[in-house]
Amino acid sequence: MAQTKIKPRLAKGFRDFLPAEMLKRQYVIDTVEGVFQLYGYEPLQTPVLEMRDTLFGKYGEDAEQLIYSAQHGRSKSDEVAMRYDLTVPLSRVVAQYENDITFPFRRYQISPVWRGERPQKGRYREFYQCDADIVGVSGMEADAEVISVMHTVYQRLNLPQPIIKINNRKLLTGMGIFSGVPDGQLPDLYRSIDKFDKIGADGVEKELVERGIPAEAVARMMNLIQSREAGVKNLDVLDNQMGDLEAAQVGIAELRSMATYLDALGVPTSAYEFDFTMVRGLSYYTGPIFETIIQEPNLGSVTGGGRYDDLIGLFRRESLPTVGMSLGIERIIDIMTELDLFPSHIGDTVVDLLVTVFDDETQIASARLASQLRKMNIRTELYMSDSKFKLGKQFAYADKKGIPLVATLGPEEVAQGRVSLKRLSDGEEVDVLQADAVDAVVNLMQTEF
RNA sequence: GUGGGUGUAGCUCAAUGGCAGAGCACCUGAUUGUGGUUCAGGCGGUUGUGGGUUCAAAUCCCAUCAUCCACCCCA
Repeated sequence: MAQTKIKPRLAKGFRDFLPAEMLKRQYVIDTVEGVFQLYGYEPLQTPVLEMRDTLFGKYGEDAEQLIYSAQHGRSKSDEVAMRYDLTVPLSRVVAQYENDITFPFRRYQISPVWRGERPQKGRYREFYQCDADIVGVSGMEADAEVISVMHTVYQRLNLPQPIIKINNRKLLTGMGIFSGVPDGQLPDLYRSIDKFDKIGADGVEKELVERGIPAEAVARMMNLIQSREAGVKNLDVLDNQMGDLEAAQVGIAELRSMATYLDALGVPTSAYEFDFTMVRGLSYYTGPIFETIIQEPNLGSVTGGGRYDDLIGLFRRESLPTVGMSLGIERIIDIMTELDLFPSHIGDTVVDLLVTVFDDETQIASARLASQLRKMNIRTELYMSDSKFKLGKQFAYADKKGIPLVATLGPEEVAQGRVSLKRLSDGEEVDVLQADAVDAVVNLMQTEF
């Protein structure tokens, strides 16, 4: 029957991952997960869909517009939406299961989230976040630990020159008060400051004045946020200027404390900087905030995070102090792909060895050999085809898929109980007894480079 | 939501109003017990879609869709 074909395509901003790409993704995810567990964080899984009320009213107006709603044709009672991040679901979980959770609660979650933004480079509508958070600790040792986790991940992935930028919402508020910016205009203030990297000092200054903030307030402000001393010295600058302001004082003290712990945890001062122009958009942050940028190539921040001591309070009587971060694995993968940072053992296939089939008569012998190799944990594919078996085709198949080793057993080998093993990378070929095949395979794999 | 670029073979792209092409990929053979190199041949098209101008449109005009980039915001 002639039928119109459906054009195969995906919704905007959604992607498929073919096997070669999945192997790279899994390498990154496994590395991240390993580091999370190394620090004692434990896995949590939550549903894709959350109750609408759980998500709304947490992220700020702009962000809320991007939340995907979900619906089912017949059920009208449950208004649900797709999760926008992993932080709000965590807060819900903590409030819902507080009796089953031991605090401090360290959990990680690696899952996709959905945001209806317009896609562009390094930005998708469905993307994975890798979150690690500590619930129930208000001290800066927790914030420092989270940053240390980030730092360890970057090290293990070999990311080039990541810079962890650290600021504090309390400091930003303090700076606003100090400069005499009216309360109602603080959000405008933050938004403009956040653009510092893109539009520069002059641009920020101009934008602030345009938003109706007094020029004198802007001038005092600009002076403060541009301070770029190294490490704790940058905090001294603020201390000297607005040390008598309480909000600022608390913010400065927190960052000083954090620096002390960072040192103890082995995070070098070269790995981070206090950057007072870094703001972050999400509205739930209450204290220290951080984000990581890679200079080259720059795809936006690869990690965001901070302290959100009030968020859990939206789901239960009392809140719990919480700090955490989110690794943007998509951007990390994009960067690693661009710079070719994947180790060579991450190939395009999981298969170690292909067992070829010479003809119909030897097919069973090939299957037996494959089974024997698998018992010894050699990832073995048995060649299959609906057309005639041809060795040339089978070698080409192995080559195309990137399978490193090929086993051949034709009538001669079968008769003698032998097998021929070939390493495609350099053409090295050995002929061994089938009983010795496993040792020979291991040998070929080990000496391969 | 705003501004701009691009849509031609599976992929990357040529063809500036006059016969729709190349490279790569794929298939076949040279090579019926061995891939990656080479050589020969072959398959592959409603030029995103709809309309308009013209003797004639991939090419010019209008609309529409898709996609990419930038802004906003963000991982």
